[in-house]
Amino acid sequence: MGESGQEVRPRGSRAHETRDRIVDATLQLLAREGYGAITTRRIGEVAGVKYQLVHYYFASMEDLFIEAFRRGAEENLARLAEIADGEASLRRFWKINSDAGASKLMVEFVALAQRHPALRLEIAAYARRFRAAQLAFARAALARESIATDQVPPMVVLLLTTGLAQLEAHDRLIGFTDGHDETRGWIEQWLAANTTPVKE
Amino acid sequence: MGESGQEVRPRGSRAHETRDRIVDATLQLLAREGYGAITTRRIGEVAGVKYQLVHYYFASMEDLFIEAFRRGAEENLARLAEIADGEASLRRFWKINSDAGASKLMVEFVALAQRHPALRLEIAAYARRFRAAQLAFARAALARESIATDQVPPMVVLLLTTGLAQLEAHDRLIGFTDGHDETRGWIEQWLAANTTPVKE
DNA sequence: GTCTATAAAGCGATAGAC
DNA sequence: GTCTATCGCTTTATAGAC
Repeated sequence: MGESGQEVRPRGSRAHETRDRIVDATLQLLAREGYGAITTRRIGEVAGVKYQLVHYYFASMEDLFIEAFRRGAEENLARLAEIADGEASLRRFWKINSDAGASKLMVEFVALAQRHPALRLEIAAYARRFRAAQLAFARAALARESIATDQVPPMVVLLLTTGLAQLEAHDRLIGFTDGHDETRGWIEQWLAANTTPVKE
Repeated sequence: MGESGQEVRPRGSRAHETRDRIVDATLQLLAREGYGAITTRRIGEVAGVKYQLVHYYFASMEDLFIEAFRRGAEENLARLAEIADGEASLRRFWKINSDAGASKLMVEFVALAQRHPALRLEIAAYARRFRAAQLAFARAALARESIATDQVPPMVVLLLTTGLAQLEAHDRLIGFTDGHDETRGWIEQWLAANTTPVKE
């Protein structure tokens, strides 16, 4: 999930604007300060509205989390579909997986989900869809680059690179990046040696 | 960090037993329910002592977190040293990295660290030591298995496998394991084909 | 739809008896 | 070292005026 900048208003001119601001604020706060910073007061502060309005628009915090997660998830799926719309390539695949902001947000939502079962189901359903979509893209990329998928299956490429992106995001949270540059450099080099150039 | 079972008492027979129970309870609670469940009252409940004793033994929650983290970290480093004491092998390396409990605990401590700067420094210092120790072990294993390290550097092997272990732990938190078996199966197969057998 | 006011509960932390 | 009691604060959530 990205930083969730500007997005389309579902319907009408500026209906539910406050509601959107609250959802935006939730995603921003989660991305910037982590789930420990999530309170109605902080959300209201960031959104620029009274915190009681959070309760007016959402019956509970869990409802708010689910709606915020859905927005982030939809943005991610849309971005993946957009990137996958062009020609499949390992380089593009690597680029998708390197979205640090999305990794961070997912970690925070999973932490929140430990205390909100309904959110957990929502996340699991999304994770399954997203992984399947990424897998399809990885498979297409490997095929196009003529890399034998019985030697390195697409799923293995997917989980190893996704894990690496997640690890880097996690390390960075504590200001620790030992080995990141060396590993990314090796991957870039490997891509240069084993793939055919394609515009990114 | 493992499940922190029995550990040595620093000195004396059963001095500071309550203190130890509090630290144990903190690690258990963190591993089982995540950092959102950490309160002095819940800790006291799990430890079987009045929650006010947490304040008697620890000036602040941050102090408690740091002590709990140190215990977990020391256990991890000791376990790594123990495993590394034998002959280096990629299979052993993979085994070390597959400790799901440790991955989970680290995620929780990093989340806590976002609100406790002193804890963050503690974690960063440990992470650096642990990664260096793992890297040395990975390097020795690759050398012993006669795998060219200029083709696949030890650091790359380290971060990819650590990332995978972390990803699996993260997925499991939301009850989602798509691709885990396939990926672990491929790694096992790769190890069988590219390494010489050694007792684990 | 947004405001003020407040309820009900939980939190970390402290004081003082024993 | 452990207990009871409590302070002061923050939290989610609700009630009712406008």
